[in-house]
Amino acid sequence: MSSNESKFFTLLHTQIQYWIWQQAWNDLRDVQEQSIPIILDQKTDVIISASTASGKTEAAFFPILTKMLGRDGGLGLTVYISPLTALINDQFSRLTALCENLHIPVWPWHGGVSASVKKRFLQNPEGVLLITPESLEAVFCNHGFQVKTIFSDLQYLVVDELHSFIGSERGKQLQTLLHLMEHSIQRKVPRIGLSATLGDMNLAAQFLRDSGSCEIIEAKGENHEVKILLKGVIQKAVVSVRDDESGCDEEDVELAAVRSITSYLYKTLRGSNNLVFPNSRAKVELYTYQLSNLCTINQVPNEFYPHHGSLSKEIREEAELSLKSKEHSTTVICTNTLELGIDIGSVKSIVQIGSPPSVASLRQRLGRSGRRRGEVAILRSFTVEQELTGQLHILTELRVGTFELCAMIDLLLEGWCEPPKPNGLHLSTLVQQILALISEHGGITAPDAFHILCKDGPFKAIEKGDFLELLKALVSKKLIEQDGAGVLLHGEKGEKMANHYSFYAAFSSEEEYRVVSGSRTLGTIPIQNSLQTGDFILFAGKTWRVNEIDDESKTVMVSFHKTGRPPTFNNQGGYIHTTVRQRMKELYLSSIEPSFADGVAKQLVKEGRESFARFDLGLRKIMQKGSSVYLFTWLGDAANEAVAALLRRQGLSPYINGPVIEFFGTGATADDVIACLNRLQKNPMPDIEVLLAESKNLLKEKWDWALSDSLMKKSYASLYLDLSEAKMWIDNF
DNA sequence: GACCTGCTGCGGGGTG
Repeated sequence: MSSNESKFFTLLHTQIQYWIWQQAWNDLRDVQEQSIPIILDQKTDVIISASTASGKTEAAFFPILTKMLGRDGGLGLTVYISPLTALINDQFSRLTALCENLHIPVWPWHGGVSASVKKRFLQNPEGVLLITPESLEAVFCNHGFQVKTIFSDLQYLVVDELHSFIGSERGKQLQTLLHLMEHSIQRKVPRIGLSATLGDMNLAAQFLRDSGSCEIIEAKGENHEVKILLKGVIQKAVVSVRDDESGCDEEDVELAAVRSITSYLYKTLRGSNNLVFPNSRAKVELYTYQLSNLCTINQVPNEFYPHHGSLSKEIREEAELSLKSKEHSTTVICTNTLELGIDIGSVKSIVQIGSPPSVASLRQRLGRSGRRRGEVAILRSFTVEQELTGQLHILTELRVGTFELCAMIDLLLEGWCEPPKPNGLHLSTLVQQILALISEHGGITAPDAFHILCKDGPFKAIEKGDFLELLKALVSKKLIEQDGAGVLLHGEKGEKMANHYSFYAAFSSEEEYRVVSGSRTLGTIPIQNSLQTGDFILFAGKTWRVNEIDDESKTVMVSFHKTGRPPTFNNQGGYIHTTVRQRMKELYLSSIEPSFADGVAKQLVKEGRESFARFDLGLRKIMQKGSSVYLFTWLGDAANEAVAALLRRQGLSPYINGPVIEFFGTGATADDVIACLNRLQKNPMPDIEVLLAESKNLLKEKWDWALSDSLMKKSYASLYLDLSEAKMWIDNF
């Protein structure tokens, strides 16, 4: 380390300078250099934005540890919060290597850490605490009276993978926890967010703290060269007669498309490390099975492993270790489990089958490829469309999937991605936090709870009236009750729920069955899965027979069998942004061939444009085909849902199908829909509660069931309805 | 055609 190249190196503690020198690092990274004076100063919040494994942790901790070592009266405490336990384990090893010589204790704290370690930390809360939001919640609930002492010497709050928290229930919980730590000691503490280079940094800063100054440190020169290929695959039409020579049933038709993709992947990916994203756990199973089957048939060692959230830790680690190993090449077929910060090194290429859930997700995925100096990031994508014969849906004729994927790749290349939704009310998390405050303090008055959580806390959008309505609902659900002195306490049901360990997570989860083969746990599947003894399943890349289902221990016993198909997992979808739909429309209107498309994909684009022109969709927003009416808004899902809700209020029965709002079998004509839209232009906007009166399935978050009807609908609308976009579109219709 | 994340305290039994 030549310290003359660095302006701020000498500001670090000499022991840390020595440690850096020992590592034989040539220079400090740009973000590390920039962060030193700002973090040492302790005057503002900071966001450090750089890709995974680019030295963000060191950028934060070199100056943090320097400051702690230089303090009079002990080291004080730094709290590091991570969304993943795996990340805490990683960081524990890395930080311990650095902190051992500095005599700074590092404390890991999550569900897998022994109680004795936690106890020792509580006796002397000093050094660096590495913890999850859920475990921090547990500290507040179970050690409420000690909280003030624990955090009394708090110096810094560090949040890793900040972007993964923004816009969710868990993010709202995190904001509350940050606020509660500061509230307990009645002073502000510098917050440091570590984030991937995604989205809008000002939004991220506002999420980290709703007002105040925040320095943003962004890594420069991270734009690597990208190579992109789009391959089209045409799926044969379904033939109903099975023993017709070319005929096969629907499932075989789908399998034929999978086979055509796998044979290409087998030839292309073997011999290097890659990640394949087919968008669902069932597809992960299908592709892994087909690919490893090809290895068996060709008598070569298997290079293909599955990775998704339902697989056991052991099976996932097998895939991760294989990727990291230098002995042999590995391709992992995965869901977005491998989008997160787990260290798997750099891979040669990314395969995306079908359009990704979002551009942000595609960008994160592609960030895994070509990370070493001089390497190119490679994206191979596939679009599968049905053959153009017989009666087809209008969306098939428009090749909508192909255009969605092209639009997303286009936006990715421009550097755009979806901003997170920071304004969700997340009243579900407010319910959790009211119950948690009661645990922490042994009871709390309504005005105190309102001040801490709403007036001064992260639920500022909630006014007093709403808060009282919420408390009333919680009383009626027996979650809370009020004693003679007006203090809120847990109710009969609240007591039970707040004292169970499942209380600490802000998000909900289904009950699941363990899938076990002999003594080995393969993973879990959702409880509602209609699995029966004697079924044949495809799981963890292999096929099994279900021998026994034990409802008592929630276990599915399986053994090897030669066939099987993937079980059905839970379905929950992503939301397409308006910018993506607008870009799709532009692509339909354009005549430029996408340069990254192969011959078949170019043909699909041509067919889509021909249908678009035939239906005259450049000018027409509504069309009738037989007894069905189709409304094209080219808006995102949240705005389309608002348009549909408004039309439902007018007596129509709209059905949202991807980019189009359909009316079928209801007798409604295009003229009827137009008349309704004209009427809506003249009418004032109805209240959310009135608008959503007929809507179903609005319970999304963990505690939504405990809200009053009107608050539940407000909370839902804050996330899933874009009324202003919908209104603007209707006014311009 | 559809993701992911997380979890306490305590008692009982085994091992060093």
